[in-house]
Amino acid sequence: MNFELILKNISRFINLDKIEVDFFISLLQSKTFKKKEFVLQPGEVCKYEIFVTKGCLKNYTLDNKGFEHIGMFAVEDWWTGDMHSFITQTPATCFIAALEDTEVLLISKQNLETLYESVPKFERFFRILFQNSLVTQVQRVNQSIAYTAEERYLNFIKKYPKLEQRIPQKQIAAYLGITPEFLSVLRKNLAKK
Amino acid sequence: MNFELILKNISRFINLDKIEVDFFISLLQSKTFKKKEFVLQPGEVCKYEIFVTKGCLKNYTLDNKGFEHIGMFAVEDWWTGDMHSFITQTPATCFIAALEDTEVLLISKQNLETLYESVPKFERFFRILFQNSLVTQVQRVNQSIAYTAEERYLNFIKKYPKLEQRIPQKQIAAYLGITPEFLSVLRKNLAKK
DNA sequence: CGTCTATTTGAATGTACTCAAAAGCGGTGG
DNA sequence: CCACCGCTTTTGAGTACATTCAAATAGACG
Repeated sequence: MNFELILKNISRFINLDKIEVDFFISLLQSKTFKKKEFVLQPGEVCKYEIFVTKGCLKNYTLDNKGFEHIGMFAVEDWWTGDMHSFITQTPATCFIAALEDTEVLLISKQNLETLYESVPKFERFFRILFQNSLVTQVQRVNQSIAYTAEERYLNFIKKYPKLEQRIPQKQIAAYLGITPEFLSVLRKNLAKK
Repeated sequence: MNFELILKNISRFINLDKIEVDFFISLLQSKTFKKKEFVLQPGEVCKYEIFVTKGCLKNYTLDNKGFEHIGMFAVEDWWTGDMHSFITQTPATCFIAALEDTEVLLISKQNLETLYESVPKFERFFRILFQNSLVTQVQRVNQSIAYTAEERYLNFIKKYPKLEQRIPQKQIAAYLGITPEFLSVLRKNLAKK
C-alpha cells in the first residue's frame, strides 16, 4: 500500500515522528471503487473521512425532481465525506460516487477520535483542513449568489483546469447549478469570442 | 464585562477549569460598534476571530456592479470573521458591518496561536466549530444551486425566524442572492397562497 | 456493430433582473 | 409633535438569463 501521498498531505500542516506515522497508518483502511460505484448512499451513515489517492469522486444530492447537484469533486490528494452525517453519525442525505476507478484511504470516526486522543497534533491538522475547506465553501457560496452561470463556468475552468478535461460536461453543469443544455450554449458563445 | 455567553458557547464542546477560563479571558478584547459602523473593510487584514455578544453583524462583498452580497449574518452567540484573511493575514476582500448597535469579543491571531499552544483543547474547540460551519456552508451551496429563490427564502425564514424580523428585507435579498424588488414580489405571491 | 449516454441545437416558456416611479417608514431638526 | 428627508419597499413594464422539451448528432463501450 502506498501512503506517501497522505503523509505528504498531512506534513503540509503538522510534523509526525516515525511512531506517530506508523500509528496513524495502522488506523487507515484502503478501498477501491469502480467507475459509477457508490461510496455512500442516502440512508447510510458516513462512517469515514475519505482521502482519495487515485481517481475521482463526486459528492452529490438529488432534488425533488430527480436532478443531480454536485457539492464537490474529490481527486487525488483531496479529502471528502459527508461531514454532517459523519459528525452526527446520522443517515446521510447525499451520494458519493466514483467518476473513475478510484482508490481511497479511510479513517473511521472511532479511529479518528482515538487519533485525536493519542496524537493531539491531529486536532490541529483537521482544524486547519476544515478551516481551509470552509474558506473554499464560503467563496463558492459567494460565487453562486454574485455571479452569472458564464462567470461561474469561467471560474471553474480557471480553478480546476485539469478536472475540466477529466469529467463529462454534464457533471460540470451539475456542479455549477445549471442544465447541461445551457452549459453547451455557454460554451458555444465563449468559443465565438 | 460579561463573559458568560462565550464561556457557555465554548462549554458546548470542551470543558475548562478555572485557570484555563481566566487565561482564555485574558486573551480577549471587547469592543462595541454602532449601527452601520465597519468592523472590517477590504484592504485591512482581519486580525481577529469575532464573537458577537449583542446585536448583529453582516459579512458581505461588493460585486463589480457595486451590489452587496451577504455571506453570513452573525447575531448573539455566533462567531464570525474573514477566515481567508485571518488565516493568511492578507488583506480582506469583504466587509463586516454592524446592522445594529453591537458588542463583540475579539481574539487576535497571535493570542489564538498562544491559546492553541497553552491549552490544546482549543484546537479541538475550533476544529469542531469550523467543522460545523463547514456543514452549514455546504448546505448553503447546495441550496443555492438546487433551489429557486422562493424556496431559498422559505428555507431562510424557517431556519432564522427571529432574524427575519430584525433585519431589513433588502439585507435578506442580498443574502439570498436576489434583488430586493424580486423579494418583494415573492413575498406578495406567498401572501396570496 | 448496435446500444446507451452525452452533447448540440432550436423554439417556447419561466424565472429573475433592470429601470422607473410611487408609496411607506423611521429618524432628525425645528 | 409635526414636517421633512432619506432610505426601504412596493408595483409595473420591458428585458435578459436560464430552463424545458424535443429531436438530431456525436462519442463511448461492450
